[in-house]
Amino acid sequence: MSTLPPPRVVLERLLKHYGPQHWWVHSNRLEDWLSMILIQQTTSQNADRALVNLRPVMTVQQLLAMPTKELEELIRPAGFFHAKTKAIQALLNWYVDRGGHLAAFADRPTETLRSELLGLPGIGEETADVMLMYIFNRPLFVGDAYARRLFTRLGYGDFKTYDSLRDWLNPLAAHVPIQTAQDWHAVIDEHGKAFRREKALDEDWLRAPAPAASIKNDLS
DNA sequence: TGCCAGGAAATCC
DNA sequence: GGATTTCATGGC
Repeated sequence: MSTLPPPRVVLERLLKHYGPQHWWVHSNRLEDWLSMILIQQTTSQNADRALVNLRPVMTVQQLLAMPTKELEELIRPAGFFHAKTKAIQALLNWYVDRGGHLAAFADRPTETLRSELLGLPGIGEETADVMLMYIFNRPLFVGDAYARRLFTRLGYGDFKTYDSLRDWLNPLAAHVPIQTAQDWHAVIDEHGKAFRREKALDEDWLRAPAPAASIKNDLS
């Protein structure tokens, strides 16, 4: 059995191969934020249909003023529309209660924000972490299904739960630039989609032992 | 046609 | 803790 490279090297290789992804950095931050709920367990195509429906009312005030039934009809094409409508309403109410502008969250600890997000309906660990990274600019590691399958395939362990992988790699991600942490998540998912598309996608270049210099850096 | 997609939550043991 | 089931839409 050959020596696997440090996980950081795998992430660097993925980033170099797929390049920066610029996920969730559109012109409208509110759209991005809502998309993180709309995308849950559906395709980006279905999420976009709902997003198009929402564009005419894409302000916090208009969305909160809308009757639930009407909002549900706009969200319907994204699937799970009852749950997603409730989640969006709860998220926006939480946001308004905390001041109604992102600057109000700047000095709050990441773990505090995370537990508050997890307390909202429809926001689990993955969605909370994605929001923390792309809305609140906190570097961390997303232990989603693509990431768990990847590191399990490569032979680093058997990562069955979200926390098993997050606990292992979050200390690593917490100390890299925010954009790097964001790109790590994005390229892992891009690679996962490529793996699903193309049968027998080669991954030996990810498993290859790290150059000596890289290992030395890791220990210094 | 059945399966699944950038999950979460309730329920089971 | 970990495994199962439900929630819903649309594309292949």
